[in-house]
Amino acid sequence: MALSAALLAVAGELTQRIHDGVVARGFEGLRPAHGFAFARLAPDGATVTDLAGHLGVTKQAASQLVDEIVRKGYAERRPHPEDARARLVVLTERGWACTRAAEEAAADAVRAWGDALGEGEMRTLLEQLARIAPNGPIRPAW
Amino acid sequence: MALSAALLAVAGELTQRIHDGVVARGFEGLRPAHGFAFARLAPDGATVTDLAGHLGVTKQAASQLVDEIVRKGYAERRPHPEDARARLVVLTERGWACTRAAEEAAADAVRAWGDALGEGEMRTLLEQLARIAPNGPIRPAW
DNA sequence: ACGAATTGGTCAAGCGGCTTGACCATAACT
DNA sequence: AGTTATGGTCAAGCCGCTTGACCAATTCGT
Repeated sequence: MALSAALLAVAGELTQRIHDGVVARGFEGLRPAHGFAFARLAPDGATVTDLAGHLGVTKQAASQLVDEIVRKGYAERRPHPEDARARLVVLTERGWACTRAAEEAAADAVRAWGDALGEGEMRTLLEQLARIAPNGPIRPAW
Repeated sequence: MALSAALLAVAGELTQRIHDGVVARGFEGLRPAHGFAFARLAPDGATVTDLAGHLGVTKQAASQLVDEIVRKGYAERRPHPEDARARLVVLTERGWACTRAAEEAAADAVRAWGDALGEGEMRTLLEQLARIAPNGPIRPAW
């Protein structure tokens, strides 16, 4: 199996497992793409335009996505402290809980790999991936 | 950076680079999802239902996707040699050329990683990924 | 300081990929 | 042979995303 195919297969399965894990922990009505939005919102919140840039979609699409997660109680829009035009989208407590659930699910998947690789190889795998990973935003590509 | 994040970042960039490379080689009007279909059709062709199973979509969606790549000259429908109900979808010469272009683009991306990792680490990376890769079909998940 | 250009955001309409539901033709089971 | 299962298409509708237009607040240029 080619390196690129193996990588895509592993990534696809990881995405699926994270999604399943999030659902299993009681957070429904979310699609994998939302996870990338949560990851951007998690630290300190973000504006719609910023989110759009990171997701690689138009700001209208990002705004629509924000509507959805706001309606479902995962985030809320606040006035931006420094720019009256902008609105700062921040996670609610439920949004944080969902983010933690995703991290747990990801950790579970990684742990399963650890069983096949062992601790030392896991470290080298992380180290190698980190060295070839791009700096930019993580987009739900393909 | 977490292992899962690094993996998704690398996979996302790889997908993007393959797509860009395919476009740069003159094959337009295709989306990354088509690549997964091509990969399934490449060896000996496949039926619409089989394709649907591998892509994780309904057979109607798969049939529609086949319509599209047939219309664009990448594949054609033939009567199935063993089942009069079924139709065997096979790549045209242009479809094969596109598949080769995707493989070249993937090889280019992998080569770029080689510059950062060195040959030995590349081998261990491949070997480790292969050990944790799922056996099933490679789906365009997320 | 003032008007022009830029930027953040939303509203509206439309496209395209995918889904569910119904249906036909062939194959497989009993 | 008759029933059930399978491969495929047609039709309608949903939903995420795009383009286009527009408003409000900020920043730039002179």
